[in-house]
Amino acid sequence: MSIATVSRVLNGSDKVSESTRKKVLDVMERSGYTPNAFARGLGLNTMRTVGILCADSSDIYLARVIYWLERELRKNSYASMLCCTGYHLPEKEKYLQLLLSRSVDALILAGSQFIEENAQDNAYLYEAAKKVPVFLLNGVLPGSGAYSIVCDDALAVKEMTDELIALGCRSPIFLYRSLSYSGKRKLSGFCRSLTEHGMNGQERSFLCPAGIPETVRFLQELEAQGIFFDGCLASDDELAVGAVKYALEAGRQIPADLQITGYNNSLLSLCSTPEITTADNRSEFLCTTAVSLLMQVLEGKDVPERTMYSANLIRRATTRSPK
Amino acid sequence: MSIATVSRVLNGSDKVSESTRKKVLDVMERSGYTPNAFARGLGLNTMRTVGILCADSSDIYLARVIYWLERELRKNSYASMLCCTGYHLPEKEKYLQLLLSRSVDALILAGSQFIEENAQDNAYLYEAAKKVPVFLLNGVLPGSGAYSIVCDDALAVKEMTDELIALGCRSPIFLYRSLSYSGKRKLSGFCRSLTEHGMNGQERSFLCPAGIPETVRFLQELEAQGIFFDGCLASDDELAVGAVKYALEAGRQIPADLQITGYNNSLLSLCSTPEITTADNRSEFLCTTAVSLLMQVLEGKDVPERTMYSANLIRRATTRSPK
DNA sequence: TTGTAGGCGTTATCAG
DNA sequence: CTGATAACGCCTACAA
Repeated sequence: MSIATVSRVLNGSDKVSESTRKKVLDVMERSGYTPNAFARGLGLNTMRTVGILCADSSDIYLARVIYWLERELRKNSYASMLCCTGYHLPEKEKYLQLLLSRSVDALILAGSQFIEENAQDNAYLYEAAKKVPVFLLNGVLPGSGAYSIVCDDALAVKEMTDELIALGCRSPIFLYRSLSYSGKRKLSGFCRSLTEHGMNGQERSFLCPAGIPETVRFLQELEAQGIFFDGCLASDDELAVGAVKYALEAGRQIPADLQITGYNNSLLSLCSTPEITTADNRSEFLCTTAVSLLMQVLEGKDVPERTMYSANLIRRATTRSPK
Repeated sequence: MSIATVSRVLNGSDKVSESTRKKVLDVMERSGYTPNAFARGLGLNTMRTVGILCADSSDIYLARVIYWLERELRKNSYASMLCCTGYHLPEKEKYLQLLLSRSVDALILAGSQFIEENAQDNAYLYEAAKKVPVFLLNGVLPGSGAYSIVCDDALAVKEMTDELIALGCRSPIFLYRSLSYSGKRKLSGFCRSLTEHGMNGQERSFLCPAGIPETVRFLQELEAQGIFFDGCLASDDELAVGAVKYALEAGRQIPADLQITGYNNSLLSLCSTPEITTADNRSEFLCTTAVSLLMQVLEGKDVPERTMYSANLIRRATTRSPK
């Protein structure tokens, strides 16, 4: 019963006789022995842990992403080290290093907040990708090195805008909250649709301050400035809730006077009355795909660096019924 | 420039001359050296990591708790290992072991789902508490061994019920979703208030199925059964949203015909129209307190095993104005 | 102030 | 199939 044998039993080696295996297991049981994870990590140079970075895990969308990521990773017997960076670059760099310094096997950056405008601000991501596999959820790093899985937000918003216009909307506006990677893509989808319909998307897109009351106020000001809109596409459900509240206060009928769409198909879109038409960007699919690709990468397989999938339009009560 | 010197520099020992410290730092920089976390862990027997267990990190309340926990832990240079257990005992046990097997320095069990009815089903928690400090957020383990920080939910619901009655509510009901530790406490607060006002709380408390449409339907059925209520206290904001939707559909005026309160002061309570009166159980306070106590425990200090704090009532539009 | 050497608890390699 | 032994990379006496 040497130390080596114990190790073999622990790792399910088949080169152990049934009798000694039993004996070892028995002693382990009796003595309450637990293998030391650090020593194990030292020898194997892995603790089967992946780092998850996100800007804010309390965000209703990111929270769901984290839920699915952790779940899928655990299924593959990987633990999840969570780290929230906030929205500022220095913290993002710092906490990415923090995770790296703990020798995680891979990094998953959840959310489109990790791609900076300025190319050289992304340098740390390329550096990280040299050390471990880096997965970007809803973000793409120009060039290569990291893997990305993104929802085709541009297409989704384009289709939603097209549909709104087909349903009689003459003057749509687009409300967004930041020009993150997916923010930009949503905006471009909106602009593409408006161009096709002979309108100028840029002029009808607005950066809206955060918060529901702020959104209400913002739309009131827009109205006061004489900017008319009978359709409001929002880049997330919370903004859409603000738009609904604006309509309620302004006495505008939904969807007769004003059609509204959100994005993410979060619980928020269901809490509003009327319930909000939104796009389901399928966080579960995003995460299961990401983790499945990650596992393949860790096994040394070759996987595509870019994966794109499409969102589903969820039609509810803030838009008119087709036909 | 021996290995020991490098170690000393890394650990900020004062027994290193400025010149060699510089030299070491310089070489580390140039060679891109990163200390091996596993080897470090092996020697020190810690990787400064705490395990966070929760039933479901996508739950809007728990997501916030996790956010604050991770943030506070990181401030103290601890990493967070997240693990979602779901609501079944076998998984809870299994994933707790999983975290333990990775030699986390402590465990935080977020949410009141971890205390089982049957005393011996909690045995694994006592076992865990023997190995590392265990912190229960919103849950108390009978006897001792683990630390708990709980919000006085009973008091909060008692006060909300008292207030509703003071505002003219004659027939309040209480809606809850499960009899978890905090579920029970909320229920007891409701019953206490009703008893004081000459009513029977048990008869006016209802276990409501999950989901907003389900809640609406449930209340419609209650009405159909002839159970009258002009006040609805819900054990969480989502249930309260369901109650609001029920009132809207039934054509009952809020708060004139029906007063409604939620719990948690989540974004959901703000998405509803009218905005929902709710109790803020201050997750930030809960988490900063928990982590601060945890740090003290890890430093070997003595801290109280039970901490209780009170919630804040947030008065909004689903209840009548005082006076 | 610096260097040497032993130990932390595994896994992997090699003999037996 | 099993046992001895050398890594793994860091920390920490202890020695210089």
